[in-house]
Amino acid sequence: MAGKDKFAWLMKSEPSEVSVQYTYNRPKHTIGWFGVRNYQARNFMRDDCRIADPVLFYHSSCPEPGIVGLAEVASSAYPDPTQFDVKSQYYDPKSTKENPRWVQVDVKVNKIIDRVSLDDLRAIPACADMLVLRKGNRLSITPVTEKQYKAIVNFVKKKNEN
DNA sequence: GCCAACGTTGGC
DNA sequence: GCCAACGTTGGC
Repeated sequence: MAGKDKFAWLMKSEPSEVSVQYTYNRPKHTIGWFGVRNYQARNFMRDDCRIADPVLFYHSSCPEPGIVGLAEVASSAYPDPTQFDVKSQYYDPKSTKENPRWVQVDVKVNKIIDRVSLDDLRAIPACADMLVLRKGNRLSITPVTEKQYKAIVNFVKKKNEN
């Protein structure tokens, strides 16, 4: 998939678990994107994420869902350590160190932004067909086109001028 | 907490 | 390898 339209990524996180502020406060503003347990999302990280790809940091399953940070991919894919941790909710007994099933990439937050809500996104013509706006979409990592990414950055810029 | 949408599982 | 049942996601 992905192909030529892949320019950036939208990556979802539940703020109660990993918020954009929490990530920004970490060393190098960076966190390993652990806990992805969906094959399609995993494959994006494993096969298509490149260091320095732009990332839209998205808060999901919370009172105020939306894009809350501009970030970037800061590593290539490597095994997600939580799959081996029996105490973790992400533990996967079927995964082995020799043949890990799940991977993660590092994500570095560059800038915390005023939240871009789903209504905001829907109001940006270039973003109308973003995957995150599609009903029933549950993919935690989705590709974002250059057009969509730039429209969002523009929207954020304009908002800050006002 | 509802519920639509979708992914995964497992019996056959 | 089909497909029903089940579990999860996530906005509202």
